Amino acid sequence: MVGMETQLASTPDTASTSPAKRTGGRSALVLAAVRTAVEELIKERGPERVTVPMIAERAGVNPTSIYRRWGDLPTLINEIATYRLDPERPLPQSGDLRGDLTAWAREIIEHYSTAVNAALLRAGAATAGESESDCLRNRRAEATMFVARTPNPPVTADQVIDHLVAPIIYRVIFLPWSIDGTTADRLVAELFDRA
Amino acid sequence: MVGMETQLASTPDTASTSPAKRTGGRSALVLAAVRTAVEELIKERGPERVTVPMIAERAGVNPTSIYRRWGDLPTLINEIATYRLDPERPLPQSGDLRGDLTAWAREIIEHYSTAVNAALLRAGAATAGESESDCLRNRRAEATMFVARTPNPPVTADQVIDHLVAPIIYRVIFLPWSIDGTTADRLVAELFDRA
DNA sequence: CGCCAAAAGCAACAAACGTTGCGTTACGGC
DNA sequence: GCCGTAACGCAACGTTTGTTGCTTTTGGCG
Repeated sequence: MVGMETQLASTPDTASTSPAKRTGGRSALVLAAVRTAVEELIKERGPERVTVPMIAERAGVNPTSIYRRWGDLPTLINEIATYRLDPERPLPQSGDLRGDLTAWAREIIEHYSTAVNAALLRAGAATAGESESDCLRNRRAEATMFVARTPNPPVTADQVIDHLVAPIIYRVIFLPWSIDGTTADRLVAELFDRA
Repeated sequence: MVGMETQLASTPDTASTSPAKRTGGRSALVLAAVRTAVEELIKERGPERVTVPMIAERAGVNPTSIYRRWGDLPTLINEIATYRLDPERPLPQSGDLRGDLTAWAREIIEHYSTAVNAALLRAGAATAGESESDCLRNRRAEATMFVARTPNPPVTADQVIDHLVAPIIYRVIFLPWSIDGTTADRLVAELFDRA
């Protein structure tokens, strides 16, 4: 009984090939527009004061499209936050652990010095408990890598997390004004030399 | 011209005495009910999925009362988060800086080990940028105090923040499972001894 | 005890939100 | 180019949210 085309848009007959997702052209445009809209709005109003219709209007897109694609505002924000971080950028690799970590820390601080990224980090913090989308996990992996490739590492990966990443993230979230050009170097110095 | 009692609830004639705030009885009950409702809901559903009407119903209170008192959901959550922390509890005071800091760190970890407090912290993080209600500021004050009352402090208040408070808060928010009974001692040790 | 006004309740309302069904566009594959 | 259908747009709808004017309760104080 293949008749009665109920067209429920599920389980296509050629199930094995591919669902034939659509990634180019218009979809991509919508995606980009929504992303920038979210970033702008989150920067302007803070993550708590943004709504889906707002984003839709700013992006020149119908709210329905957003609801259908993401379903949820936290989901959407999380997706954007995680995406924005790590486009597989090259990491510092001078052979000197301390130098690498300093450069790396500067990079992170630089990244979060923009209002958008800081706001996205805060938004991510709010949903960190429930969804697995921890946007900081990559940092942990990077720290582990830095330490692992050093012969006799004077610090552990955990120490890098605790005394370099954690202070930076903490200050970005709660004390943004307290970060300046010397922060990265100071933290690295305290990590290695002890004050 | 004291006449024409327009009664706009502003600038009472006896401006100097007091606006005659009302703190006892019913108000206090509502406050308590709302607080526990927020805590329960935030624990159950995560900070992003809580709404004012929800809280009102759970608390057995009219939504209007909440809107009038706090005006805003972020405001309300923030208020609760900051309140919950420090009811002027006594701080460790053994005379030994290291011992005091250890006890203090253990206290903080203990506090955030409950789901409610962790969730409230995350909620606070989301709104940290905009409103001044930084629920961590008390911690900063306490750290400063600890250091200030020690004759020749081997660490600065900033170092306590960066290497003791920050790692704890960071882990509570992003890596809650990574905290155990040894964390406080380890961090203090790393702060003082260097690994 | 009795007054005054702060704070809570109530009810009705406008606005915003999110869902659903259906028509239209246009990507991807042939 | 042509077709099938994924993804978007549109419009209508029910629900939820937040506001406002008013009444009722009741805490604080003489």
